[in-house]
Amino acid sequence: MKKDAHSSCEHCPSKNDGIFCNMNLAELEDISQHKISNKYKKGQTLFVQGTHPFGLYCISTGNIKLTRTGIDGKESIVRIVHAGDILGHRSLFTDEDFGKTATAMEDTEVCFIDKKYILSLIEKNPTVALNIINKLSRDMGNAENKLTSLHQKNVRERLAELLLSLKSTHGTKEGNRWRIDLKLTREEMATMIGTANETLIRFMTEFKDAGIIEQEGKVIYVINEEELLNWANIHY
Amino acid sequence: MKKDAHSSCEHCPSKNDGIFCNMNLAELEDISQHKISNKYKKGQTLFVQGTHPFGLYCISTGNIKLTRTGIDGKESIVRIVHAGDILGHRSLFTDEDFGKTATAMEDTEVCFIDKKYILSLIEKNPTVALNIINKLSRDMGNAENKLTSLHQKNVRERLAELLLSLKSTHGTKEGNRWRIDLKLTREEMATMIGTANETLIRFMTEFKDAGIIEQEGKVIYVINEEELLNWANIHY
DNA sequence: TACGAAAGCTGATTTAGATTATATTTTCTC
DNA sequence: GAGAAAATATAATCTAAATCAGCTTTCGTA
Repeated sequence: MKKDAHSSCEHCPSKNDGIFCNMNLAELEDISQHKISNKYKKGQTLFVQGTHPFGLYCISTGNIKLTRTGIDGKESIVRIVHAGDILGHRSLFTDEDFGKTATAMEDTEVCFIDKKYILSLIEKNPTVALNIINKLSRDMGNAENKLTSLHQKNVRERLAELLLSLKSTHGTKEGNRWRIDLKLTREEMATMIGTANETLIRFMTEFKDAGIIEQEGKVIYVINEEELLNWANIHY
Repeated sequence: MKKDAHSSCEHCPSKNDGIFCNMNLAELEDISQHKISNKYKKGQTLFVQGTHPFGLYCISTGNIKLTRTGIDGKESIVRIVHAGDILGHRSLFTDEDFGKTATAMEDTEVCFIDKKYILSLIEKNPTVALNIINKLSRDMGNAENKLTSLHQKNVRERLAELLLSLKSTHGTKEGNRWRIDLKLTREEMATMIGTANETLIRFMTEFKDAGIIEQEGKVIYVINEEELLNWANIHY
């Protein structure tokens, strides 16, 4: 983890995506003064489930996976976050320990903002508070969607949903197909929809055979989005 | 639904539980001026999934269930809320439609606060914003706990968890047992942990036979909390 | 208080998906 | 670039829980 305290929020690649998106230059400069920019290598952890938070993480570049470990040690990927996302806000405001572990999926750049400063910022600047509320609300909506899926859908439907969701959050349009380049293992994908990796592989193969997706190494391409939408919705 | 605009927040039974818990008398009086108090009979809906919100609901008394309907019309209870809880905040701040339907489980009293006013209140009063962030954060934590349970636990474990969670949110200590008086049907309980009602009944019977719970009509008593914790596979 | 409907219960059967086993391919490391 | 380790793939078996079916009890209301 390399530190670099001097880069300015003004030039942050995620400046327009996150909770500070509607700040002016002076305000951004003030935040710059109170943050530390860190670089993490692939596989490094930002924080570990069960430890105590002392500030807010703000992602500049790169993907980070949030995992939760069950009692038996089983790890599930809860969410994959990227530029503009914030981390640790939940634990920060409830004063609870981290509920998840954050691990860099590739080389990433993440800023850290001290708890005291972020709280004072909210007092001064209600827009930041509203942005955080907004972000939490959207996260909450996503979490409840996932819950409903797990309650009411089977594995094939959930896989279709997962592919569609990864497509829209981390996909790039490439000709007439969508490229999802997250270097996820099958094991990891399986934990995202709560199934066994053998089962996931089976349905991935099914989708490949049906010409709905393609893959080259770990890169997944969505070919037939329409068909995927059908699969995600169809019930017996 | 009966309207009663004149009751004051100062005397609200949930005054100390909700997002307005640390307001002074003058501030409470100001809120009172901007809210409408409604009474709902058992079974009445406060709002319906898919419609658009135009304010915040704040519960004074009574239990309200939040349900989500899947594509096939299957209804799942997502959460049961009560005095001090707020409703509609998520949709309010993201400007999305309601993601859930809210139905009174008994006669309830709920205040409604206009969107414009609540936003102005946040601008003036950062504490309210922090309280909302806090509440959303805790809800988010609960949602992610449920997700992990669905991923990693079987029905028996999830039922034990449900009973423990209902105990702590809606239970009252009665001698050496806990009384859960929510008048939930087996069908409804089943949707809360994502299982079929026959399966839920089977495990309820198992718990009753093991002397872990008792029931009188729809009222459930938790007799052996320790044993339930074991079954749930949680060890705090 | 009666009667129809909804909810609760139990057993038998079926099935989606977990588990186990084994083989192959890819990726890492020295 | 060889060998080990990890990831992928496929088939066979097993099992937790869904579904189906039939019955009893409770509840709502007329």
